[in-house]
Amino acid sequence: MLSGVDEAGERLGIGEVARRTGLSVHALRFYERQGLLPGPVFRDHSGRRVYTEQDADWLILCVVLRGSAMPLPVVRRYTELVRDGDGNERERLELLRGHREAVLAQMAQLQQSIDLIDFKVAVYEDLLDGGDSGLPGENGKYAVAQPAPRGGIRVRSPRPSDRCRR
Amino acid sequence: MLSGVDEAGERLGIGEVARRTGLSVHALRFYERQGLLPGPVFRDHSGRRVYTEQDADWLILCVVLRGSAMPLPVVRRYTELVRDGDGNERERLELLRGHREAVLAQMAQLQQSIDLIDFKVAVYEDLLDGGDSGLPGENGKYAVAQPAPRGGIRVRSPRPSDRCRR
DNA sequence: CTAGGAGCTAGAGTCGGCTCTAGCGCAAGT
DNA sequence: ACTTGCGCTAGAGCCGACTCTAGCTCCTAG
Repeated sequence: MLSGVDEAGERLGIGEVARRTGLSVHALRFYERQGLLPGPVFRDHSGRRVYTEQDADWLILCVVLRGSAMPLPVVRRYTELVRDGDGNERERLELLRGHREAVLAQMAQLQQSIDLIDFKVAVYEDLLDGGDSGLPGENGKYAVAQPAPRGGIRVRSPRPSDRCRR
Repeated sequence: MLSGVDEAGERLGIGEVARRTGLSVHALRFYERQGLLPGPVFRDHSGRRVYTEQDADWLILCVVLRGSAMPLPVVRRYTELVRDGDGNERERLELLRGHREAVLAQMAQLQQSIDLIDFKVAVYEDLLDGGDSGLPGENGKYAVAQPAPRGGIRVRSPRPSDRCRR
């Protein structure tokens, strides 16, 4: 058994790291091949990977970044910067800021989608409620705040004719 | 020229629909093959697609849903429900609510990522600022609100040792 | 009459990101 | 001695969602 509560920092088998990160063992080996770990992974006497807690923490970091769709090449780049040590903090910062923008853009998209869904849900709920539950036709209730068109694809604001059609 | 400002509802060529939706003409044909349009697309006398504004609106709807990673099979299912007409509103509602949950989950992920990035950005900004700009060591400034661990992967809260390492 | 531009089809190809397979090694438990 | 469990490698396969190609038709402008 690999893991024990001794000294400083546990030694983790690939299975345990998979458990901690939520990645499959396949994915862990794949990530390693892809250069997504800042240092080489240790091996035991018979060639098995032995991860440190730092490795696991780094991988969790990667998982979080991947969770916001940071492409593997970008994760790799960030990893390289970390691997190369001090002196490139400016570049790391730029990379992070760049991705931050990307994440905000994604959030805006999701919000747009939520707005649309909420609108549709309200329409169908009303429809299933009998349709005339005390509210006068199609009024403010369906006025979903469509975020300002800035940049992306314009989504026209919902029209009354949307109500029963789709 | 196809488009003209006459009668009710314009007739749109595939190129125009591509422009309006942000999809490529290839993607438009692909979507059609995939059954993502509630009705058949009209053709002109020589076999070219002629879209209505409703078609374009529907496609924009699809684009928004796809923008929140609704899988094509789900879009197709929704399309089928719409195509089949009245009587399945309950199912449409369930589909939409299901996807709403999925979108909220994505947002939580993105937020987690943003929190992490903001933390890192703060670390690097501070580091590049000379490091000792009037704030006492690693204090509240870096206490990033990591959302409660509920269900997903646990991300440990940032430790002081994170500061200079990665 | 010709050239350019938009569109058509069927089907192949691409890309990102894993995921799986085959065939093997080791070590501990029964 | 053998099974079970965990791990290894190289490389193939898969999946979703497009994207592109080849070879064709049509229409319009010059």
